[in-house]
Amino acid sequence: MNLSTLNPEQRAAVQHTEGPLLLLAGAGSGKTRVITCRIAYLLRRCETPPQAIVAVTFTNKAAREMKERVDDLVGRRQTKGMIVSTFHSLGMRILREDIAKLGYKKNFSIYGAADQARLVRDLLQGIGGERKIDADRVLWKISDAKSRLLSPEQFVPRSQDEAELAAAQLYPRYQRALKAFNAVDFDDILLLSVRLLDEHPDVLERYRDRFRYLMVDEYQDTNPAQYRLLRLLCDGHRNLCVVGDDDQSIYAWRGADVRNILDFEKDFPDARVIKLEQNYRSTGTILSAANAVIRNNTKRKEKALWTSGESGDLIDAILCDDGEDEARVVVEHIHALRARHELAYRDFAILYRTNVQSRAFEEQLRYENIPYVLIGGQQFFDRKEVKDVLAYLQVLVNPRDEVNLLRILNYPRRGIGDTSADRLIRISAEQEKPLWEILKGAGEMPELGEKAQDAIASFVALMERFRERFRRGGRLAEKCRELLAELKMEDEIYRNADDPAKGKRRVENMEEVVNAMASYEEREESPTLSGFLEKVSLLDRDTPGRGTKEEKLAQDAVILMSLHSSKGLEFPCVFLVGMEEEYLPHKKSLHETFDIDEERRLCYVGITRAQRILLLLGAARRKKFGRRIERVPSRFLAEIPAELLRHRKSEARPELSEAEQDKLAAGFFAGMKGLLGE
DNA sequence: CTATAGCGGTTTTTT
DNA sequence: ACCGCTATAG
Repeated sequence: MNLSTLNPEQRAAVQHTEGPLLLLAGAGSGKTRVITCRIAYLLRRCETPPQAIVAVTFTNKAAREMKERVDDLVGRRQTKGMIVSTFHSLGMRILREDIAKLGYKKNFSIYGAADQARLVRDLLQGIGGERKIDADRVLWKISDAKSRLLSPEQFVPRSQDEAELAAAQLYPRYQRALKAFNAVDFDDILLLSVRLLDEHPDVLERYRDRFRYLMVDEYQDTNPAQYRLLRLLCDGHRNLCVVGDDDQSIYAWRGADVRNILDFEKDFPDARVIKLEQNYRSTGTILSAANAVIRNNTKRKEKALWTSGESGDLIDAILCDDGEDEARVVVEHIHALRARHELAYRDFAILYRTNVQSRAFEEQLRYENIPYVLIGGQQFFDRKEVKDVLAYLQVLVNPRDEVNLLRILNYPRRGIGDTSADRLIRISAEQEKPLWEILKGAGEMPELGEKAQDAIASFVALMERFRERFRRGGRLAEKCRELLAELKMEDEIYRNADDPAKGKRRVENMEEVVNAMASYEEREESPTLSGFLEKVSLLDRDTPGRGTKEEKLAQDAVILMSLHSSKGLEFPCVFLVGMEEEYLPHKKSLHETFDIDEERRLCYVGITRAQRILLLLGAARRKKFGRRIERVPSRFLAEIPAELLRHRKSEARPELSEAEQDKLAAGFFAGMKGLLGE
């Protein structure tokens, strides 16, 4: 840690350790460096014990990277006990200790989107279902209320929207069901943490004593629940340092309230405010483009990003024929640029608005034998076969988890069909006992039919046997393997697969769960089944292949990710793909929320990820749902001054003459201003 | 209770 | 194009 390498503003931020601090940090202004230095400064110069420091980030990836960088600065030993985590991991830490005070049991389950949706769908059926209401929309309304800390009693429908009305009706039941199942959803992790600290001063006191220095990254993306959590934790010592940039606020859609950052000075009148405006990341050209785009947003704090560096290359804007062509062009450029600029694969990032866009690039990269890593897109843990395995484990940990219990009750098929399941649920409701308790006695329930009775009895026996086995300790992965073998999961998967090749993939996916568990077990000091499930639920799996040298080398890979997950990262060369209307800005923002500004910020985030080379790509047409659709270039392209761009079209389009190609390219890029007047 | 075919919705972003 | 859910028949 060498403070003399910092600019005056950065240094001031590092040295301001006591009292509230607002750090307005533009993209690429060395923000992470300041945060990590500040932590190192606290540890080294102020001799702050590591366990007194809490740094909260927005993603697991960011947390991991920050931790690593601090480790590099001060050494691993000095950071032991320091907390660098996401809000949700921090909440989990609080809940794990004391959730019993709120009437939940310690072995609670975490419900992700799919579990929540299933629950809401069931509840929707419970209330007179005149018409099919979209469970996801109801869920979204409930989630929105929870992120604003509204209790079921406080929730009042704000419109006559059917989802809104259904949400008002279902929110109380939903919350009651979760509690009965001893489960929490993502919003609860924050909401219950806040409630716990609110209602139990002794607990709050404990954390205030321990967490004496709080730091929050991406503060512009905090929602009211997160805000309240921070307020509770820092009241008293008020050592709160928040870092953010309103131009990079991209989570309003899930409840983030940019007022948190805009009103910080109101909340803390004695706050020190420091602006970081010098950019150390990108070339002048890239910065000019970014500034030109973001300038079109009206409600924002005026900022003047500048660089002392060179202006660099022009930005390539490439019109491609279609999606495959776009992927081909990107991969060709990776080959060429890698040679020309001596770049490694890891220096390239392909950024897109929606995760589905990754597929074409994956295919092309694989075809060309270029290593790549796909970030986000929780596709793996969302696969059916994976969720099935996890459901078993979840029920072993928390038998009250009814959503998962119902998922596995007749899978693999064991002769407990819908009729029996419905009866069991009814009995459970009548007797007000958990479903699992009913199952335990179902061996002797004449209303169930003999076959079902036997099936249930042996299911219960199996689960209890394995619960005991897991309790006894020993290798988790080994026991999990035994469980899957005993369930004959593999056979079941093959039986249900319409083609053996697909079945094989699914079996491999299932085995990957066991592998993930094994590697969790290896790296954790005291691994537990519930610990594993928690990691999986919070998507806090390690980046693949860390550790050995071969794995590190294997990590030299092109990176594919959504614009959202790219925030906070930087790459020498960035491909911003799908620069088309309805992708960026996204269709939904056009038709429903009208929040073009947030889409523009997203575009801004993408542009500012690039250090030296930036390419903007789009397709003239695309296959969608199997049919070809003509595409319109993104309005954001037209916001970039022409002198910063080098317009090109992808080569090799045999079905068009050169004149046609020219015409198409001209229409695509030059004529688009006319399209924007709508 | 299970197997199958047909239907409809899917595609925003993340913890 | 594809997946998962539902209705229907066995």
